[in-house]
Amino acid sequence: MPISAKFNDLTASQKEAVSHFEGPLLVIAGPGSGKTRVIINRIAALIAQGVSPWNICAITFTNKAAEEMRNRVVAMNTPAGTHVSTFHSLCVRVLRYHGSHVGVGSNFSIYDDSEQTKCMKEALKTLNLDTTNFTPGKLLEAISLLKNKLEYPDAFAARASDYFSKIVAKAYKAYQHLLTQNNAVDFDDLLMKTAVLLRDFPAVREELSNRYKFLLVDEYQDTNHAQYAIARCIALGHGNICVTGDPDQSIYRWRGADIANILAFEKDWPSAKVVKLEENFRSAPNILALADKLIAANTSRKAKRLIPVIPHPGEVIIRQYEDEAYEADSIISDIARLAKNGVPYSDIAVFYRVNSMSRPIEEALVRSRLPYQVVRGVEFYGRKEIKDMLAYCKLIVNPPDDVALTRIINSPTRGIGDTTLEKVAAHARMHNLPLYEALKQTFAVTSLSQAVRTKIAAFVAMIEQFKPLAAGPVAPLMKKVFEDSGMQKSLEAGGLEGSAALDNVEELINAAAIYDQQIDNPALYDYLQQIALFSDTDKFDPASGKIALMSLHAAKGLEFKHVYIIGLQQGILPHERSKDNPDELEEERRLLFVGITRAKKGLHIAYTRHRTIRGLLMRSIPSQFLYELGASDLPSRDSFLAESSRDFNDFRDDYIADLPSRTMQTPAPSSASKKAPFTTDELVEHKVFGLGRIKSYTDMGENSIVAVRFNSGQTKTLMVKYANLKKV
DNA sequence: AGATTAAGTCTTTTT
DNA sequence: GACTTAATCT
Repeated sequence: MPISAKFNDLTASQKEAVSHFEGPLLVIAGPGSGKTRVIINRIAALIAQGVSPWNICAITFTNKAAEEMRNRVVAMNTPAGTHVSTFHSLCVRVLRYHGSHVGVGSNFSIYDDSEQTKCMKEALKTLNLDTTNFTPGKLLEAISLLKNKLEYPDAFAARASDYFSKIVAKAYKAYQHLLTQNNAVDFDDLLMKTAVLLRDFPAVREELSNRYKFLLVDEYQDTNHAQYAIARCIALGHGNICVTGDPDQSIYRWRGADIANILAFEKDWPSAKVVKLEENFRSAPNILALADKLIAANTSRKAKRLIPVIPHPGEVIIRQYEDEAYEADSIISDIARLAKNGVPYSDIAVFYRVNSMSRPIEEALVRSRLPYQVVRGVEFYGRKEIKDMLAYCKLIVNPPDDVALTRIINSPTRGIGDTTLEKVAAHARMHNLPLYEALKQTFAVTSLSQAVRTKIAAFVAMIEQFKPLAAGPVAPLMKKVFEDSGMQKSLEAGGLEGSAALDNVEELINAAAIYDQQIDNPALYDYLQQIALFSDTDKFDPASGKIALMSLHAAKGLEFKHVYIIGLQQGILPHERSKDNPDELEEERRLLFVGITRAKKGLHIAYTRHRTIRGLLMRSIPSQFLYELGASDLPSRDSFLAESSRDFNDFRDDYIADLPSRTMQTPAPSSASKKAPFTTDELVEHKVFGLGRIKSYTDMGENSIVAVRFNSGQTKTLMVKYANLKKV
């Protein structure tokens, strides 16, 4: 009954996407096109057609999106049973039952970034490699890409020819060996092992294919090869695969996302039907025009329309400020203006390219006493006290987890130091035992004193005493761990810092209590595997009544009435590490496109004349994207800069009285601005950097920039009007 | 063993 | 500037 009612609210193309039940379907959905609604309606429609909810599997990009979708499916009075989760969560489930085929025990630990690094360091130690040139992080990055491509260590070793690849191959093999010993997987393993499992074990593939007769994958433009392979394997038997996405919103290339997956969907599934959702129900027409103008600058792109549905123009402001403090103060006073006009705080968001940029904004918000929430990657789960608690828990359910054990064996301190641990580790290596097993055999390690043996025995006894509780509810066990381990005591003695840590652990235990209530058979291993995939992004609460601060990446999939995007300057957006690579530059542009298209009514883009980066005050070069944004209701490029500086001066006068201690920097005279453009390879001289050759010249009027490779070896990007380059 | 201090490293985005 | 590691002191 409610299903057909909803149908009437849909546009023609939305209906088409909802009611094409059988076979492959590609939904190219622009921003604000009601894509999520289409997916929900599609699930409801499938069920109305007689499909069992148990046979439907919807994949979302984040846990948050999954949770929201589950709620919305329920809200449509749809019978329960539809599986909605991320790829990673689905993989956890699959590996729990079938992991033994690919060397994964059911109680496996999931390693996060820092645990991966620890593991890699350990692996490198056994290899005796000189790692001065290859940090664990660099190696892990390379390995991550290999795993995304489903390449196993031996296969890669066979084709590794250059020096770096050979090192990577060795590290990969040792690292993977260590993970297996610890019965642990990293994020990429979850995907790779599942993909390999489905590829090489037809029985498992069939089981999954029979279970999930209808597969939906959202944000398909950001799937990597492993995810692509998993989806394909599940759908191969029946062809009922519906993917939705927008190539213009692909922003996870650095994580292995392959935009080719969505571009090649029609080739993979020749019978695929394609539906385009080009109408935008979210943003004001002038905001959309701006977004369209920007994304048009991407050359490797199929043109797509953004058709505004909302008739009323919104407010678009692009403005320059002196530095990040003025930027923040101005934005906050603008927010205060909105609030005075009745705009709820939860309708307002501030986006930035890197998380560290939240700080000046936060400081200004605190000064103004405005409520806000910062959405950040893994802040909570990265805290020491939380990691310690989870390490205890991991060790309880998965004793071979040496990484967890070494983390907590002496935290809080219990007199088992590095020397002792090394002796036990030597014994473990000799007999090929996990560390925890070796701890039980201290009688065999003659070099240990009796006092130390007693301490170790007490530790082992404590862990053993926790084990029987792991099959029950999680919260009581955590509480017991917290008390018996001595963590609580040590934090209570830790002053202010300790009391903050106490609060965090309390929050963790509360979350566990909620889990205990929600799940029929709560178990520690299940809880641990679930929260390993959580991030703080999942904690964003749109109904909190607070201003939201987040990175542009975290903004994906969200919408706000008023959006502020800060730091539109070269080196930040586009980011320093992306601006020299054309593909990465296009992704930066898509990132800004995502940010702009989050805004419904108001869009405020800010950049500064100067900005403190890593403690150094730097002169900022306006982002090249600002020039690409030239929408019709904006001033032209030249007047645009003149006008924005006039705005700034008015603004500055107001603030100078308030902030007398801030020193103002006046720009250098722009005498060089009319200089003829430079040509590539031209020899120039700079006052500080000396002689160099022009690498590139970008014409941006009086703000033109050059990249110069100096004889010192370093390459600098400079603004022509400030650099005072002399032609030689 | 453990705490404190000094020096050194690295700085994007996140499941 | 934030964080990790190494060196030194208690």
